[in-house]
Amino acid sequence: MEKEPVQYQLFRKIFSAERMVFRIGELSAMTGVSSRQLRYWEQKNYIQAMERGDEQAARSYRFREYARVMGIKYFQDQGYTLSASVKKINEYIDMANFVHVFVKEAIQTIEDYGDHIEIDLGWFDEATQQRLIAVQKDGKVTYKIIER
DNA sequence: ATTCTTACA
DNA sequence: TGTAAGTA
Repeated sequence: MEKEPVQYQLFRKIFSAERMVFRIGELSAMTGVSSRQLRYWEQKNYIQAMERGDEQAARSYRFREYARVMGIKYFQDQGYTLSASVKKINEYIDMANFVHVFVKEAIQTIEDYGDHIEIDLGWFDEATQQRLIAVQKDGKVTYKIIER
């Protein structure tokens, strides 16, 4: 990451999920959930469309809503009721958000050495003399401590 | 062409 | 929930 800051920013600019916005017809086709259901779920506050200036304006949905709708539909297909499905997906989303914050906070730097990748996970000791490094090689992750 | 709200099945 | 109607 540190070695290629420009390319990393470019990557985020191109693949930002926030740039993916769909209208109700698209979201319906993507998820298999009817537009009627989508509007009903919104009325129930189970999902949220982007803010609409005009109440008559067409709804727009962000990527996160696509993920949420897919999740609700998954549990509904599993036999859960709509409200139960929403509770289920909320648990998953809460956990996903927690993991996201955790990983973002835990990872300091990532260095690619070609044959393996080293991830700096920060100070290992209270005296801040040892650094914990995660090493990923051939799909396996091991750890090592570096003195400094 | 697509979406919106309302209303009825 | 699906669908029809009349709009925007």
